Amino acid sequence: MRTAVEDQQLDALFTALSDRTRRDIVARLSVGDATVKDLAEPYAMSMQAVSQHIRVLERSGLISQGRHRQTRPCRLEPAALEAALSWIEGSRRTWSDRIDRLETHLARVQERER
Amino acid sequence: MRTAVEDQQLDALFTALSDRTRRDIVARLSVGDATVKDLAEPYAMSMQAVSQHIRVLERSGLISQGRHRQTRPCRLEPAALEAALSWIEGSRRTWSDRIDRLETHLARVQERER
DNA sequence: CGCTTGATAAAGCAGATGCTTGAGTAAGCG
DNA sequence: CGCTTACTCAAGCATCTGCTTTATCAAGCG
Repeated sequence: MRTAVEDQQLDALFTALSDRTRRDIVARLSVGDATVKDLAEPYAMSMQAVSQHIRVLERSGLISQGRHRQTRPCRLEPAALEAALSWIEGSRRTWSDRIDRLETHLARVQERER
Repeated sequence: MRTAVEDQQLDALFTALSDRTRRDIVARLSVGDATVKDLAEPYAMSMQAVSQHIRVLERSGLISQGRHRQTRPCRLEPAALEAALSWIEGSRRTWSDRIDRLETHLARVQERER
């Protein structure tokens, strides 16, 4: 069964991943934690813009933010990544099962024809 | 190295998956091909709206559309799904490598302390 | 205390997105 | 031939997005 909560979670997750800058940030956080300033540094855009990207990523559950002195270090939350992964794998599994059944069916037909 | 083309592909892919109706359509096509009318049937929205969702999915490479009499049967293209999957797995791999290194490091420290 | 640093909040704006309705078009059916 | 079916195209519209700029705030530094 599918719940509205799960749907909204997946909406937020895939929306978060649909932007190049945000995928970039996720990739960089997979290497190690970083502050907002660190994350903003490579881009032409303002730190405020990056801060808003971080907000989107946080709402999706992909990252979390802590506090250390004046900085807000960001950390990847790999559990959210797993949720996206398992939705995709769900569709893939159904599809390959269907192919398997099709192949089995074709094999049987060919068997009968011999 | 990352190319602009790959980035745009991933943009289109994750944008396509960020909508509940479109994920629904992908899930239904993983079970078997369907026409636009078939796909539109369960929803309150117009067939035109569903047709536009299909356009988004097609541009992302997730599905393709053929022609048979008056109908335009839609088919899942699992290769696109793989592209999304492998991006996510890339980040996951980096992250777990990092955890492995951290654990190795901690083990060495503890070794030395004994 | 004032000044800088790292960050968020809020308002504004151009452009994208998700629908709608109305008008076509191409294929099959009488 | 007209009528229906399955669908696309196009315009319009409300809402969402991705930025910007200005303002604010809390922590540390002299």
